[in-house]
Amino acid sequence: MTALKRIEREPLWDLAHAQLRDALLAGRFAPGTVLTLRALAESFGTSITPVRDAVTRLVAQGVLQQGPRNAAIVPHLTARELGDLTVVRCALEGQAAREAARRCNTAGLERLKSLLATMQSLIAAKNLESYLDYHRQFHFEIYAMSGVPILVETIENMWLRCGPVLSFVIPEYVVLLKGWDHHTAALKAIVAGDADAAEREIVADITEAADYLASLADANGQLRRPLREALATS
Amino acid sequence: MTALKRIEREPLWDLAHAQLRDALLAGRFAPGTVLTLRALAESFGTSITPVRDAVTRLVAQGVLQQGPRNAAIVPHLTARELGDLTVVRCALEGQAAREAARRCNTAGLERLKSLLATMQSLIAAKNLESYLDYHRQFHFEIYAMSGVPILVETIENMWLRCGPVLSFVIPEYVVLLKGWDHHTAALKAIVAGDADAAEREIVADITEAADYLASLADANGQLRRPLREALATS
DNA sequence: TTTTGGTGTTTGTTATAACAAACATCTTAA
DNA sequence: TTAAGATGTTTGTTATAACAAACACCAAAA
Repeated sequence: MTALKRIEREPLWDLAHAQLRDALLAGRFAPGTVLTLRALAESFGTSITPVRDAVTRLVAQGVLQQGPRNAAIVPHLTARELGDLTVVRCALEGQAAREAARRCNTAGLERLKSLLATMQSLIAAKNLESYLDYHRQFHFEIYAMSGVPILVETIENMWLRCGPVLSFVIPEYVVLLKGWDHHTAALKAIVAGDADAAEREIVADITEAADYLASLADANGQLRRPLREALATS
Repeated sequence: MTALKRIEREPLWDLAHAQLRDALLAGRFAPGTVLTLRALAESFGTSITPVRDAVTRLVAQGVLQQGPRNAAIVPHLTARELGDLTVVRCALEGQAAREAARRCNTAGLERLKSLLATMQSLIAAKNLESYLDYHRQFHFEIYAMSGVPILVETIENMWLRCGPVLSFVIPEYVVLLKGWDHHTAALKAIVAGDADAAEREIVADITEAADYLASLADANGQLRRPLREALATS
């Protein structure tokens, strides 16, 4: 009788965490900004307790850095740090692709083919926003196929640390540098069960994108958005 | 004039975090135990606010699992999960060893030689407690040599997730299975700048220890301490 | 002009109280 | 005897107030 019992009592700090995370990923906070607990609480319409939990969690994940007086600051990603992240990502995502090539299943392969087709049509339509979303889904469909949850979780953390930089890719890069070609090659390697090729293609995809992003760095090693107006905090 | 200004005002939640972390690593909490905020607060002599911060951070790091009602429970590591962790560790620590072989410096190499000598003498003295400590230092001295902070940080997180299982190795294993031989071989590979050999030795060290631990699993895949009385919660 | 001292504000930290959901226990009716 | 309901306890969640350190700003003395 209590079929509609679904309370969905999600805690406020969980909502705050998700919203903060998305805002960070979308680059809605300028790098270097100190996130004040009281200011965030006001913008969320809650007390500081839930936002404190959310910020604590984000700092523990490495998504936010902690400043001098334990203040949470949104990190600027230097070219050096992007290179470090690329090393870790290649190790993790390369291994995940390798495992995926061994344990691939037909259902997952169908999803990958579908995602790849969607990505190609979005490229043709020059719809970058949606493309980045499906691009993320494509990668993580592969990683989920590895069957190693901790690996997927750790890779997600690295993507979070890359933060808004992932959205810096401009359509010209995606179209001209044949970046998606590694995606089709990776999928082909996975269906063939070729772990070496799968790893090689994923690593190439990551490093080529990272090299492109590194070329955007200024003299101080700061990475900035290429064109496209940068939205302020909100 | 204010030379002795060092206040060392470390927050309470930082102390609670460190103590909880060490207790988890030492296996002082039985797997499956639900950590109650009020009970922890009483044991620390503080209010629940600092321990809540500490627990939130540990859950975000993946060191603690969150139970049904957002309760923090200390995870039991199954043989399956240990295998997953081993895959991730091999990818990360293998890459770190590879980088260390490229960027090795004389100061670090001296520290590694010293640590290795200490480890061998501790093995001879059958002092397992101290050995495990120096064993940890030896590994992370290599990883720090990679010069990739994010890589080191991620590896630390994996070691935390392995939790108390790392202390399950018994002296017989360390002495008989020549486990430390991989350590000398890894150091030799690093001084020679042989990245392939360094990765191979570190991976072998990890997988051999993991295989030994997996042999301790019961029919349910639960990993338990071999002999040695298991200390209760406190 | 520069430096020193004070004052008010900002901000993270901690304790405490109140709340609601979940669990446990016991009573009562069929 | 068993099942259903009431009740008290446990426990995470949230708001609020108070505290202390750090910062910002300004005034006064050298």
